[in-house]
This record gives sequence, structure tokens and C-alpha cells, in this order.
Amino acid sequence: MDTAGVKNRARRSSGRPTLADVASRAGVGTITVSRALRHPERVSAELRARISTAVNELGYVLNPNASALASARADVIGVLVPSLTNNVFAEVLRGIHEGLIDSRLQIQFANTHYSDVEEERLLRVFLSQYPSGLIVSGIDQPPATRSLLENAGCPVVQIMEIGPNPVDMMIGFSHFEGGKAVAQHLIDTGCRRIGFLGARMDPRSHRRLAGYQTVMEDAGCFDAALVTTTTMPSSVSMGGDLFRQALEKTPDLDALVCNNDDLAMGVLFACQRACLPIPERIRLAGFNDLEMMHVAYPSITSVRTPRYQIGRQAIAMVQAAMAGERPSQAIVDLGFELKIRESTTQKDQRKS
Amino acid sequence: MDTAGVKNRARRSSGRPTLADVASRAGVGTITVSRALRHPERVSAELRARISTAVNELGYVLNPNASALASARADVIGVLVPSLTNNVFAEVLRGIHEGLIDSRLQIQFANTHYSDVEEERLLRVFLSQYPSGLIVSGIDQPPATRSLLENAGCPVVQIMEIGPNPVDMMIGFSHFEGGKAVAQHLIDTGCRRIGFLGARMDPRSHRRLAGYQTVMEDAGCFDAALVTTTTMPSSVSMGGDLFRQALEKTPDLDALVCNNDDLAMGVLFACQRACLPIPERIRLAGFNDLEMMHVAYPSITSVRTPRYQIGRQAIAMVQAAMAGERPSQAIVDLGFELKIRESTTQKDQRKS
DNA sequence: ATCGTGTTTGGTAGCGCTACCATTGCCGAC
DNA sequence: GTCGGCAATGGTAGCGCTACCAAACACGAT
Repeated sequence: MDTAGVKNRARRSSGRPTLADVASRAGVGTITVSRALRHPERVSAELRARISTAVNELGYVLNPNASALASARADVIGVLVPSLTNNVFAEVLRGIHEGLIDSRLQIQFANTHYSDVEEERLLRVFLSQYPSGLIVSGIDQPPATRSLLENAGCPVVQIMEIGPNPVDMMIGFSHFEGGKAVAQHLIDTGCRRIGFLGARMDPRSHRRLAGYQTVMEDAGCFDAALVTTTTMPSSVSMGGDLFRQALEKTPDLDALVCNNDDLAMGVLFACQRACLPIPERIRLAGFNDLEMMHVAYPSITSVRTPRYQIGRQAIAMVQAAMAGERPSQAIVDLGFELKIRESTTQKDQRKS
Repeated sequence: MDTAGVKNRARRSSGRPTLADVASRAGVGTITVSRALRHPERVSAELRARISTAVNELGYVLNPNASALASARADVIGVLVPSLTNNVFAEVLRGIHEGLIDSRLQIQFANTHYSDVEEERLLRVFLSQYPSGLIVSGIDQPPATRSLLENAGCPVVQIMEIGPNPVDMMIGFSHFEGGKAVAQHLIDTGCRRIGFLGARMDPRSHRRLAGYQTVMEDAGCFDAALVTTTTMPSSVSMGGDLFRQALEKTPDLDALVCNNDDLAMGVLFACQRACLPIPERIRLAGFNDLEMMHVAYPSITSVRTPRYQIGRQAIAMVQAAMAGERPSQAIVDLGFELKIRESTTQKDQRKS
């Protein structure tokens, strides 16, 4: 009967304007419209204007799926970070975002939750979309993941730390040296029983610990009992917990290097609660230099890490590589800065 | 000469296995492979097994661009949040992520940086990809953005707060009531000169302020000089700055409601530095109940907000709507919980 | 005038997948 | 036995875009 079939054998269409619509309105070929959007400099000014008018009149938006399918390349930069809760990575993302303003490229974050398995899975998801670039955290990818990165067919930047054998490019700083710097500072100010507190001991944390250990051994002060770590996630309350554990093991602690600032905050509060004055009884140092550190009372010594710059320059490296410009150096060390504050300074030294 | 042209007139191909490769290896049609991956229950167990084997042997990965192009639907949920630095949204994202484990769907975040213009731009980017669902923060979208959402052609969940006229669905809690609850608590404990500190006054902050103001007016205590706000971003140091401003305007302050916990931390440190004891001289309350609040010294009263649950349930609502199940109620109020701690409790009351 | 070179534009054939049918086989109902 | 209905499977025509050519044209060199 065919009575109900109004749209009998209708061809599906999203209803949105397509390149062909723009092309016919502008009186040009579809490919010229595509070029005008993608490489404006290859199209004459006159056609560019006509096309631009047609695009605006129709409200045309390029279909990224069709584009990616046809060119086997998506205008997407995949960014893999182990945590979003962690303010450290939030700053990196801010740098990436600001480096991408006025660019056709889009960022696509994913959170590996510190899991190698999850990292590999997410990387496969990214790769299936033919990204234009990849930014991954750390340098300790397992072989399978590393191999995926090497065959990604796009620029890859490893961020946060530096080391030998970059997959492609690398930007960060030495966590080992950072750990050394804090420990050395405390040694220099006369501390001997310097504890180390660490949570969520990822590879970067281990390298900071190694830096601390090197300095302690060189000073003849190392004692395994001074190190208190956990694989549990880092948090402020965990800082307090680890501090109490450490104090029980080594009651003669005179300073603490914390693997990050959250832990340091926890120690600060625990000390306030236990009436152990900082820095008089315990010197305290963190890592990363979150904004809170210089505001705290007492203000807390920390290692300022160039998180924003890492993001900003990582994206610049990707864009340069996409344009065919290989960087002069594949490995960029942005360094760090030890911010010495009240928490590791004698009261009498503090007077300026 | 054509000597260099080895791949003369070669057809482009990504080199990856395609559905057709899988189909021929499994001895079935391409469409059956597509179905086996997309709707396994519609394919017989035998073919499913053969196809699964072929997929594994070839290492086949579905091309999401081709899939989205052909079906005008991408397996992507777009999530728009105003900030990533803010721990508040990090928890929401964690909820969304955990709600999506074992799902084919992917999340795609974007950060609007509290900008309506940026929000609209990002929304257009999302829409161009034909997302399967959208999660947006807040309920105050400007008309153009709202219209985009209404015509998105997919489930939309507005999160973080609730109000009338949802675009589609809504989940959150009342910031107005939250603001009222803190203020009322302080009134109840005898405070009269209760200040309000706010930074980055987004619509939700304004509603908390309105809640505070209502309570203050009802108690006959409202004084515009007690309110100190800024449009600048919120931070711990900003908390200290606002506190100093407030103390100058109204030196007789006996309590402070902070628009969020970062500010409250800043006030805490500023008070410690100025030797103004909390709660004896100043009572202090925050908003959101970040982990730090219960660890601080003194521990800080705050309004615990169901951030994780918001994310978790928002994604569940999207998935249900995708399956055609309309929720029994389009608006879900998850409430909040006032956590009363040392910072608003008299010393003598604290003894239990 | 002829040629080469470079610039601008367009035609067309896919990219890999899924919507839309059509086909087949099987079963119970009449 | 024939038929209708359902379930399982497949053929094919796009989805909207861009890579790959080719054509048209301008311009200076020969």
C-alpha cells in the first residue's frame, strides 16, 4: 500500500549545510571551499571573500569526522595526564590551552589515573582518531606503549621530566635534581635527621626520593628509617598520617622533605595541632610550589616547577613539528627554582 | 622520467585493517561485523565468535571518524566545565569517568574558563561532532547557547545547580540554600557581624551570596559593608587579601562566610599570621568541603557538596536517555550537608 | 610564436563505516 | 501445503570531506 511511507527510500542527511552547499552558493568548486578553509593563502582574495560570505550566510561548520576520514588526519592533539585532581597538571593544561588560542587544533585530554594499562588503552583510543599530535606525561612508558608512540605517525612530546631516549621530543626538568636541591638546602641549614614523606610514588616521585637519598648519603646522614612512603594517593590528610608514622619511627626528626605540597600542608597542620613549631622544631619543605605555599603560615619552602611553561612550550613544539620544523634540541630542560621560605629558615635568619 | 615516483597514482589508505578485512577473514559481510561490534545481541553466537577472533588476529580498531560520518552520531559525551584548576570540577569529572567504565562512550572535556563566549564556541565544536550526549555546568546559559543546547539532538544534562526550565535534565543542588545554611548556622551560634567573602563571582556564587543575604536580613543583621567580593579568580592568597579588606571596612567582624574553601584557607592563614584566633575572635566557614577542610588546624566548617555524585549520576542520566528511558524526574536535587567543625564552634562547646 | 614554469581552480574517486533495504531460512498458524 | 512473521545476514549507496590529478591561464624566457 505504501501509504505510511512518506519519506519512502529517503536518503539520510544531517540537514546541515555541506561544503557543496557553500560551493554552489559561492559559485566555486567544493575543493576550493575546502582549500579556502584549510589553506586560505592558496586561494585568491576574491574567491576567499565570496566563500567566506557564503559560509557565514549558511552558518556552515566543517564536519570534522568527514574531514578526518578523508585526510586520515584529525585536527586534534591528544593529551594524556595521570591526574586532573592534581593541581600540578591543571597548570600544564592551562599552558596547553593558552598556547592553542587562535588555532584550528583542539585539545583532547584523557586521564590515565596513574595506570599504565589505562594509559595504553587511552592511547589506542587517541590513535584511532589519527591525532595531529600527542602529549604524554612522563618518560617511563612500558615497551608496548612506547612502541605505539613511536609509530603514532605524528609529533609526540613527553612532558614533566627529561631523560635519555625521547620517543620524539621531551620537555620538563630533572626531578632527581629537584629532590637533591631541597635536601641539600636543609643539610646546608644544619639539619641532619631529614625525613622524606611520599605518597603515590610514581616514577617522578621515586626520582625525587633518589635525589634526596644521594644528598643524604653524601652528607653521611642517610637512614632508611627516615623515609616514609605509601602507594596510596596523595592528600593533605595523608601528609598528616605519614608525619605521625615518621615521628614514631624517628622522633628525632629535625626536618621533612615532602614529595609534594599537599603532604607538606598536612604536615603543617599536624605540627600546629601537636604544638611542634615550624621551623624551630621541624623544618618543612614541599615540592611543586602550589600557590598556597607562599601564603601559608609559616610560608613553606618548595621547589617551583615550570608547569605552565611545560604546557605552553609542549604545544608549541607540537605545532612546530607539524609545520615540519624539527626543534634544534629534542630535549628541553626548563629547570626548577628552590623557593626558600619561613618553614626552613631560622627565626633569627628571617629578620632582614 | 618518473624515476622518483615509486608510488605512482597510489590510492591512499591508512594501512590499518578495515571492517572489510575483518569481514573477509571471518567469512561474513561487512555489515555483520559492524553489527557484531555495535549490537552483539543481534548476531548469532557462532558468527560473533568468528568475528571476534578475526578482530583480535588483525588487531582491528574501529575508525570512529568513519563511524560518526556514516551514522551522524559519535560515541562521545561532551563535558563543558568552567575550570579544571578548581578541585570542585575535578571531582565531578572523576564521577563522570567512573560512571563510564565499561562503556563504549568517551568523554570529551572542555574548559570554558568561565566565559560565555568560550562556552558557546566550544559547544559549537562539540555539536559539529554529533555527540551522543552533553553535560554542561550551570543553568544560566545565554539565549544563543541555550538554543544550541535545545537543538542539540542528544540528551543534555545541566549540572552543579538546579533551577526552573531545564533544557533537558538537571542535577545539582541549591546554592541559595547552601548559602543560607552556613549563614544561619553562624547566626545560631550567636554571630551578628558576619562577613561574606567572594571571588570569581559566577552565578552560583551570587546565589550563595543571596542565601547569605536573606538570612542576614531576616536576622536584622545585613550590612552591605559586610560583603567583600571581586571578579578576579579565586585563590588562597585572594582569601587573605579579601580578609584584610573586609577587616578594614568592618573591624568588628565576628565571623566570615567564604564563597569557597580556597578563600577560607587564605583567611585561616591570614588570621594565624595576624594572631586573630579562630574561632575565638573570628568564626570561619567555607564552601564545598574540600578534603583539606577537616584536616586544617583548626578544622574548618564548610558545606559539603555532592560533586562526585553529580558527575556519576549525570552520566547515568545521559546513558539512560540514550537508551530512550526518560527519567522520572528531569530535575534531581542532591542536596548538601553542612559540616560543622572547630572553626565555628566555641572552645567550651568543643569538649565532648 | 613556442616553450617552460608557476599559480589558481576544478573533477573525481575514494576514506571506512552504517542506514536502508532485500534476501534467506525457519517456525508455527491456518 | 501455503502463508505470514520473525530472526539473521548481506548488498549497496551514500555520509561530507580531501588527495590526487588535470586543466586553464598568465607570464617571462627562448
